[in-house]
Amino acid sequence: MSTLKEIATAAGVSVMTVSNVVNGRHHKVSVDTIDRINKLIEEMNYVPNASARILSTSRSKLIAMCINNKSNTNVLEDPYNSFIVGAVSRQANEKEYAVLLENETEVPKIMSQLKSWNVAGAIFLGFTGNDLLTIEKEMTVPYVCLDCYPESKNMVTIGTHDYNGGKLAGQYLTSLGHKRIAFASGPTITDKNSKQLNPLLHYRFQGFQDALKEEGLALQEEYILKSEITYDDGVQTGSHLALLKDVTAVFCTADILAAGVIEGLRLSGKKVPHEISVLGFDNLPISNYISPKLSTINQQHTLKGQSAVDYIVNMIESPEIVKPSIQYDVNLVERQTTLPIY
Amino acid sequence: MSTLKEIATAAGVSVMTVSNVVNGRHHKVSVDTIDRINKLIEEMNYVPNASARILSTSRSKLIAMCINNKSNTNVLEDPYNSFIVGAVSRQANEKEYAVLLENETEVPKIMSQLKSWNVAGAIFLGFTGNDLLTIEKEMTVPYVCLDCYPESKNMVTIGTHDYNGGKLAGQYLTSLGHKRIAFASGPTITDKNSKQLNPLLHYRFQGFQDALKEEGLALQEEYILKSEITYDDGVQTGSHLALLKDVTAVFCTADILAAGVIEGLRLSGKKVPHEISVLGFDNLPISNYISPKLSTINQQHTLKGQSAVDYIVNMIESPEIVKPSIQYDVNLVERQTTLPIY
DNA sequence: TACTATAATGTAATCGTTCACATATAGAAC
DNA sequence: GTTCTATATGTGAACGATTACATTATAGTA
Repeated sequence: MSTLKEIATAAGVSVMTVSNVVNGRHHKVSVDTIDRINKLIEEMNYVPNASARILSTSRSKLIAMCINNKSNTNVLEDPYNSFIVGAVSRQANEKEYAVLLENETEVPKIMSQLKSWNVAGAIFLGFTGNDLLTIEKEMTVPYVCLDCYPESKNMVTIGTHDYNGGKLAGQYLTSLGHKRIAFASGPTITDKNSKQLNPLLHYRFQGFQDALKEEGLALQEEYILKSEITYDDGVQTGSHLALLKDVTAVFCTADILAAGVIEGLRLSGKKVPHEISVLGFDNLPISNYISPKLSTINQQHTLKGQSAVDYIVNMIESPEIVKPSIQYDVNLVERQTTLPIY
Repeated sequence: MSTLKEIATAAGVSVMTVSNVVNGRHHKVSVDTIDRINKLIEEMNYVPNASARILSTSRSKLIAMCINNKSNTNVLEDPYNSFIVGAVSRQANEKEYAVLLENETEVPKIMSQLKSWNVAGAIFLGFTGNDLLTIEKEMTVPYVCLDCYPESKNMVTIGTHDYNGGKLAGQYLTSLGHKRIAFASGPTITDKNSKQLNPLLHYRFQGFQDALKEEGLALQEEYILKSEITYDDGVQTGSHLALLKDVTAVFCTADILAAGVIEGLRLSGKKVPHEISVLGFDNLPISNYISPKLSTINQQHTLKGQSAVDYIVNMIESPEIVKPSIQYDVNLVERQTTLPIY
């Protein structure tokens, strides 16, 4: 609650001297003045006023964390999002930045908020299409896009090599000897009539399909099962899948979907993994909690959140060092839901 | 990027007139001036500068969300926390407040941050003991404590009726005919030597114990199984539990623990629910995702997050209306892991 | 002694907004 | 034609910091 001025009066010096001490410009102040002022700062419980600093310098130690919330739901119920936000928050704290958690539904409103709060940088999670265009056009401070598609050459993006992930999934399942493999996913950008198109899933699909092709296998139309990415829809998909007699494996583009699919299969009397193998994507905790434990494609959630902050801070503090966009690679986590065909 | 002054110059009026329009003091400005200014605001993409407002009024539209992070981990990996934070964020957005996500490990640092950013109010999640004392002493703006113990008469707390929850658990399991019921939990405040004491769990334990007492049953020492609240520790506890031949039911003070316990029991060849009933606490998504689906005590996560914001906003904007602390009641969600004993 | 370099401290404007008050203009009332 | 009131608008200080520059004091050099 106390101000520079109050400290200054108490110390019998000018505000400038106190400011110099607070900001560590020690060569400008004599040692005993520094001591005296530091004691007073401690005693009087002085904390610099962020607003005043921002106003005067138009620099802030604030990073906005913006999550795509078109659906206007509790986005943090999605463990993927909360992992990222948690990692961002920790790393920001580490780097002495504060985090503004943005939850507006519309991008223009997000833009206004960022302006209003004078954020030093922003992280965008899961934005696509026109929203990305707006972001690119309107942003005037450093920002990085996490899991955003389509990537533009002019923005820094951090993501997962989704195509590789899909391919790895395909390669793995075919390497186990599977020939008739189904694909369970949310709506990808090839689906004309769905609202919530998801480019990430599209790339996973492409990679997966290419892997099959390379093995001389074709992905049949009726083996492509699309729904929303939820547990309940997964259960539905699983039941449906049980009717497709020939299928011996299924690749699900999200762990939560895979968990549902397994349950749906179980309800229909199909044994996982002995009758059908299930492979997920994400490696979220859920994959460890279900039984049998889910084999899945791991992606670097924590690393993505962390480096988003590192990138932002770098862009703010050392704009001369230009770091390129990055796509983290994936790896296979073999657990209990996948088996060779014989 | 444009300022009041720029709008004022463009409109040929003083900043005050523009300010009046921006702040909806319409009776003070003529209608055509309002129109002209509004057009310019739109065209010039004017957004009020939050820092300047805060500095000038020392009022902010900022709520700090502070999560106890003594352990210095990714607190949002815990779905309970992220549910709350997500609900808080949504509701704050609804009420036109911004959310500062606080992730400092030490309470004094949190206090400094809140001062520095001039927050209008704060929500504290999961703080206990000395930390709460510090919070109570240092806070100068409205705040509410979520799931914090011990409650002080002078602070507004929002929580779950944990005692009732424990009691309901005990009553339910005994009503099913169970007599030898185990209790699996994290360290409660009766455990002298653990670092991470959790008063919430203590109350659940008390309620549970009292329910058994009322049925003339005693909770035996060796039926009290304490570990950390994690899936893996749950698995351990489950294996251990399988060795206690007589036990026919177990109450776990958290869903994640229950999920592990079920897996541990399964690994040891014990069938849930036919050989042993398992009851959880929280009703997090995980309880729906495991198989068999977990019976559990439901608590109002979303409501808690929402009303925390409502309380704060009320305290900020209508301090004359004093609302009392609140404890939300719990209810039983019967799924598949509990069965009558015969 | 005068002159200059360096260290220590101070001054005043500024950032964008709000606040409390002041002013201007018009029409109504006397 | 004064006085009054209401409506519309303007003025200048303040919020708490920073910035660029100015001042003073002290010591060192020619």
